[in-house]
Amino acid sequence: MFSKACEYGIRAAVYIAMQSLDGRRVSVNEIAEEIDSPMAFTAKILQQLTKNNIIDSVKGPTGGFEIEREAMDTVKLSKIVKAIDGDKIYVGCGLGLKECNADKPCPLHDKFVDVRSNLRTMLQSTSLYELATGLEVGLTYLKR
Amino acid sequence: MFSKACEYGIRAAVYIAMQSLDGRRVSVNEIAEEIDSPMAFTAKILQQLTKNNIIDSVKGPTGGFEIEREAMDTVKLSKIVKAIDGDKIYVGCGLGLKECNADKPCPLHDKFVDVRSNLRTMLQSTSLYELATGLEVGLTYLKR
DNA sequence: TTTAATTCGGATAAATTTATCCTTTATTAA
DNA sequence: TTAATAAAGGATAAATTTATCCGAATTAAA
Ligand code: FES
Ligand code: FES
Repeated sequence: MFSKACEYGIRAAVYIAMQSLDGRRVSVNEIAEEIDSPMAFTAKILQQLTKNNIIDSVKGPTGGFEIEREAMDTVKLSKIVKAIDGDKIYVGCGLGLKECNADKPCPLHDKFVDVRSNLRTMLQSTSLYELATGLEVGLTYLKR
Repeated sequence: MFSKACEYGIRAAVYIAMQSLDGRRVSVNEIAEEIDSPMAFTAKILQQLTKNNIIDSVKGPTGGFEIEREAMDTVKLSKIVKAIDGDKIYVGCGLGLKECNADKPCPLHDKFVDVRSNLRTMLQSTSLYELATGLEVGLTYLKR
């Protein structure tokens, strides 16, 4: 569904959000450990998220990553997915035609559009905040 | 969503089904042209579909690929997707945890399960036959 | 002002997916 | 029986994704 990079990106963002709720700023090192992801690769993904204004980064000692309380509501999963995987998942044809086009649809078009918009709606309506709180309460997990 | 191999596989299967409805057996060459896919790669995928008893192949002159009328109803998209991409899309965790597990769910679990089962239902209920007929009537396209 | 901690950025490597090429096998038709 | 045609199978190459490494830039604290 999502690329590895995107999976790591979402997990990292959720972890950062959770820690920011506690007023803690976290390092790549800690993030990679807590979400069980390759550290250097995760660092690259965090750079992308930073450039896209999804998370904030601070250099130097005591530096790390954080996200403002307000942004946790504003940032929906769709923004993260778009920043990392692009919008192919939102607009692409399920059978790989150049573009999805209702005027010259592929055989799966009608049915695929349904599934795809279901996914899109889910991603657009899910905020980092709600994902982070479930984590904080101990109901959900970022690694196993 | 699906791998390139899977996209080609579905397009090929739909094309073969459509031609089989007309009693025609088709070659890899023709298939690759008609669905606009790399021929040698498509041949590999057709081998997989054949091994999984999704389509039938006949060697030698006048040989090629075909699919029985009955199988067009029996074979759902889910079978093709499973044969090529495996079942990760049906059972995997959306955030990439080792397995999806409701007892120790990732933060996205509840929402993701919804989307995933929506997709699964769609694939399990869509037969090759219905996709092929839309094509035959000229309502849908396999290339553009 | 120096040192250490941290992100940033570029280069490179490993793994996987996508794609090609060529030989073998089966089968039809001349 | 031979020649031609088409799928099967194996080896390899190209492209993309995933992952690692290292030096540069930034900054807090000693
Ligand atoms: S044309 Fe294929 S999904 Fe719309
Ligand atoms: S645990 Fe992640 S989707 Fe079920």
